[in-house]
Amino acid sequence: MADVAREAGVSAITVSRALNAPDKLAPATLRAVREAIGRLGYVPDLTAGSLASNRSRIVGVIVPTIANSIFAETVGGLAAALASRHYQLLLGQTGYRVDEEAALVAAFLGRRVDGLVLTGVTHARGVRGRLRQAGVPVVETWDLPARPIDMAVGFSNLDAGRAAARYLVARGRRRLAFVGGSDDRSAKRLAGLEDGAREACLPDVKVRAILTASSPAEGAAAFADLCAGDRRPDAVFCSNDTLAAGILFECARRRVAVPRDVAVMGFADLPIASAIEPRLTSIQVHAAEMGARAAAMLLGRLDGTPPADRVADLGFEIVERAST
Amino acid sequence: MADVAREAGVSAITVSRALNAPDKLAPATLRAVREAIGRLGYVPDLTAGSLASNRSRIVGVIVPTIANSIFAETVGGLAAALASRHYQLLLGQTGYRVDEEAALVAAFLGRRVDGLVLTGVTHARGVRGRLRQAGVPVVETWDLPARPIDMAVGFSNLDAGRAAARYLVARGRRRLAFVGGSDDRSAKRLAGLEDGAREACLPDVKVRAILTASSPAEGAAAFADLCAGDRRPDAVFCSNDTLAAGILFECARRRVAVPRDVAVMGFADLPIASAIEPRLTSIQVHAAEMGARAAAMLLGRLDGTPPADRVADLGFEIVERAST
DNA sequence: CGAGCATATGGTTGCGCTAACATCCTAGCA
DNA sequence: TGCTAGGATGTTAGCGCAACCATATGCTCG
Repeated sequence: MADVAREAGVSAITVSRALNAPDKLAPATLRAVREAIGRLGYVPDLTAGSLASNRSRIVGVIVPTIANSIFAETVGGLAAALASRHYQLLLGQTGYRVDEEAALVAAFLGRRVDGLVLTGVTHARGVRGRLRQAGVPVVETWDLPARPIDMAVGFSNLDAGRAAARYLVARGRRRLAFVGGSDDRSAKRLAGLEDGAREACLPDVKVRAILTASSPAEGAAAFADLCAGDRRPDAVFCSNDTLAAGILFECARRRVAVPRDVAVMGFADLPIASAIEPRLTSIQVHAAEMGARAAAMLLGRLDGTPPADRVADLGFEIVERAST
Repeated sequence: MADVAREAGVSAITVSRALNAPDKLAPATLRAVREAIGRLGYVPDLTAGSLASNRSRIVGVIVPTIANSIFAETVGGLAAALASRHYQLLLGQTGYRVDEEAALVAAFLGRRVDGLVLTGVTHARGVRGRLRQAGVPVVETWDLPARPIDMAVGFSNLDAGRAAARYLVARGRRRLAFVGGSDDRSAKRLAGLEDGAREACLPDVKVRAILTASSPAEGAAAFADLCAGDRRPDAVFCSNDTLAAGILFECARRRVAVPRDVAVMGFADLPIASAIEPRLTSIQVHAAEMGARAAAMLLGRLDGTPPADRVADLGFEIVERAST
């Protein structure tokens, strides 16, 4: 920066201003500095800038795994919204382990991130406190916390499960089954489903938990497993569309008619839901918008214009198609 | 850090060593420092550390879009491999625009990243030079560069397209079509396909370009479009499985028999390929491993043990299933 | 015509940490 | 006992930038 200043015949702080507050400089000065920057190929050190200004222009995001399309969409929306304001995104994966989340939070706080986006509302002990104490803006996503750490944007997984149950019950289904992961949010959807079944005085919901990453093959296997029992369920709710697709494929192979013999309902409304045969009823949750809203909330706070509501419920919509 | 030092009755540099080189301290000192850190809830400032040590422990990765599963897998593999060594990952999306890539490269260099992972081998003017000059380890992925900027891990998109053509020709197909994006890597796969068609003296490959993000709906529309002409193709090669899935769905709706009337071949071997009905022949490219290898190459360089080969060809495999 | 103000630019200092060198201390040995 | 080697710890000096306050210059208006 000193070299650029010398080259342009100004002081270092003027170079700094040319980069951070160009409208505070006389047009001629600005031009001279920019030319000097171009001639010397100067790349400002944002690390040093962060240290001096105490603002990093970095936002951290922590997801269970980026390889899952639904989180990738949220991260994509977040990254796009932040990029337009010259913020950068630091990405961490927990692999669905809460202690990993705690470690990532500590590391990100060490990086002095200006904001943090978390997936889910259940965190390791001490994480809440450390985040509060650090005073960093935080947005929790993909669920609605009873008591947010700071801000949140998402939907109620419990309500989504309950809505699925009511929807299926209203269409005459009596033997409900659930196929999904065992993570916190899937568990809430299951709890909602069971709740809805109880409301209608139905027998217990049959559950098949997927331990590893969701794939159509896992869904197919889970369905085969469900059929092995005495009475096949007449409706299956899946914690994501990838699993549901696997179930539809398995139904086709077994010549089980969908929706006549069994109704299949997915979650997240991925592109595949509207394209598969039969088209899949699913629950749309606005994944990309969740990221965009999280970014907007953080940026609002950083700009000093805090959002009106600390918690944004984006809701969900049952998208009815041929599979139910 | 000064507070911790005082609390533990040592000097600041000893605290620094407790964090960065614990084996250089006497066990008792180390314990005292760690206890002080715990009592005070001290979170070291990695920004200041980066500035002082000139190593950021941050790696940047730039992909067209994280919402596309195939890149998400690579990023996932990369993030996992880096996390185990306490490196963090900075994520940037170009939206398939080379000038965006140049802007992200500049921003990441400003962050003083210790390494950079790029998607593809075609970059905006000046990017090569700036990266070389910065001396940052760089890994290009998802293709094989004739002249790598630094290191590369991937496969030949041209060869993959050619292999698809040869495979289809060997099975008696004569009227080849291509459905895919217009980005650099898709274009190379198409070029390979055309090359293979030329080898076999076939008529021109029919091409349907997808402009926006790939989805089954786009694939279905493209196939409908291909059928509108005088002679329907008897084989379609897609630049990814999501598009191919859409084509299979559209075939089912139109009662076009697969593979009898038309062979469909995908790319990337996503989970859906092995689950859809009929199961989809695809080209497996080891997306997650690409990320892991990129991480290994970078870490090797940063540890001073440069990899034997600067370019790793992970190859690809045609996974034959029912759709061809 | 000069007080008063806005705009443009500069000098000094410190952000929190680590590299490099300096010093101290203890064990081991002749 | 004196000496040395090497491990443990401390001191000093920045890393590259922006906040803060000071200063200079032009310009308005009574």
